[in-house]
Amino acid sequence: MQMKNVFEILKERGFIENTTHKSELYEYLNNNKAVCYIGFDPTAFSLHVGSLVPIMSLAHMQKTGHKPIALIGGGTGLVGDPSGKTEMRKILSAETIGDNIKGIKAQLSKFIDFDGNMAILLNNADWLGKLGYIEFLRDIGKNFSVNRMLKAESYRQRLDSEGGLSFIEFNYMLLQAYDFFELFKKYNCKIQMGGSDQWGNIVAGIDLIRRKEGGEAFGITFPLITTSAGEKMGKTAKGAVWLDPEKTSPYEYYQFWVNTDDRDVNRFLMLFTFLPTREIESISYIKDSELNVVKSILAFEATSLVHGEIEAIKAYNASVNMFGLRDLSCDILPSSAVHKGVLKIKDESVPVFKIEVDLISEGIPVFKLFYITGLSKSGGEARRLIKQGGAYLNGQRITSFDYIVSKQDFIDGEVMIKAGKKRFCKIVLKNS
RNA sequence: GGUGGGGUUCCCGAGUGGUCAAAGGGAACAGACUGUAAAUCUGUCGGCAACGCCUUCGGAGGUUCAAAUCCUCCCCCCACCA
Repeated sequence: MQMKNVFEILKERGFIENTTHKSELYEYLNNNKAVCYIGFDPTAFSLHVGSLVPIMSLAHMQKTGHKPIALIGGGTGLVGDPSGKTEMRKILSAETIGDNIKGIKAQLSKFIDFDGNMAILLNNADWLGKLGYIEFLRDIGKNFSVNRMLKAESYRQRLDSEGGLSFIEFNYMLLQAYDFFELFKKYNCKIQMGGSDQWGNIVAGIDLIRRKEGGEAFGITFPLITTSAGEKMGKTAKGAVWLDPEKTSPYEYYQFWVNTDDRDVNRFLMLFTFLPTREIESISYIKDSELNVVKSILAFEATSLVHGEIEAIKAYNASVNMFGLRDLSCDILPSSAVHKGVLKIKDESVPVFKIEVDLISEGIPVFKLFYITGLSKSGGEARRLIKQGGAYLNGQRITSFDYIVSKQDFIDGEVMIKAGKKRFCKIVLKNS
């Protein structure tokens, strides 16, 4: 295994914020096939962009010959992690969590190969559910000092806040520590990774392993990825950017990445694609409007990882169609499949809305059209849009909101409407 | 359990009988400028086929010509005390 140490890869790609026992960890990764784990909260059916850093780091681990464990918090999800939260979470029902686990599993499988013995997917409900309260307190609880727990950053924030910290949440640290301990015993898992808000929980696990087993274990935390605009990664005004195509279509997903802030492009290429470090470094000279090409490759790669290459190509083509083609020089990030694949598929993933023929024969005011296609949330919003000059019909700016759209406006059975510069929708006639 | 303070439109937060669809800020949306970037400036920002009508201020009742504002009961949150 004369591969580059995964620690170096993660480090140079910007995945590492902090680690415990840095040199021992490095050595360990050099000389062993390590087992490492990250926990995922089953709070939603789909993961979102915010979970990509942990997912990618597990994928890097696997690529370098280590064995990742993705631990889904089916048990801890019943409790709720207070770390990094300003308010108490809603407590989820067991069925919801069960459904969510299925969805998350499918998404993780796109990044990590769970076949064979290359990686493991576990649910901590399998062991947490069996714990007896008294036993747990005696075996595990006695190893924790409340004094120390109260000093943990994740609790302190909540203790100072108005909402306070409930007892159920206070226990979260013990459960996560116990997870690590369990995985250490069963799978010889010695590394836990997680967001920087997980530091306290990870260290608690390492301590527990040392106290109970005299074992050595390590922790790695990721930096909190924020955009240069200072916002949390993956949160847009419309909500989170999901990995599930039903919640965030591949086209929207692609657009999310294309709209990356200039200052974030290189950092994101490192974190969210597998393109070689050297190639990414070699394009750092690209600036200003030239960066748009790089952004489209970033978007293509990121979309391709989650939705597959075909969907990525469709999204790419749809974007080219809307915003124009850019010169894709093969010198830029040559490893990207975008250089090979784009021309093969003509299909586009433009949002399409099918409209009843009757509605059109009768004629329909344009502003209604914006409303029923979802480009505007209400009729009023559509009117405003038109009044402000942000609405287009077949490329022409619409000047009056009660213009009646009829068959004459359809060219080859379709009409393109556009709201602002970026949102658009193709309307086709149903059963025609 | 007691006492006090609160719950306002996406978020924060003014408003304590009519002039309130409700100040201000943030977010968002549109326009200008641009590069599908950032910053900036301008406008918009409950719903409705719309100079009018309808629905909102924790919930349910009530007083009044008139209620986010006053009264009663209830729910939830916070602080201090127990």
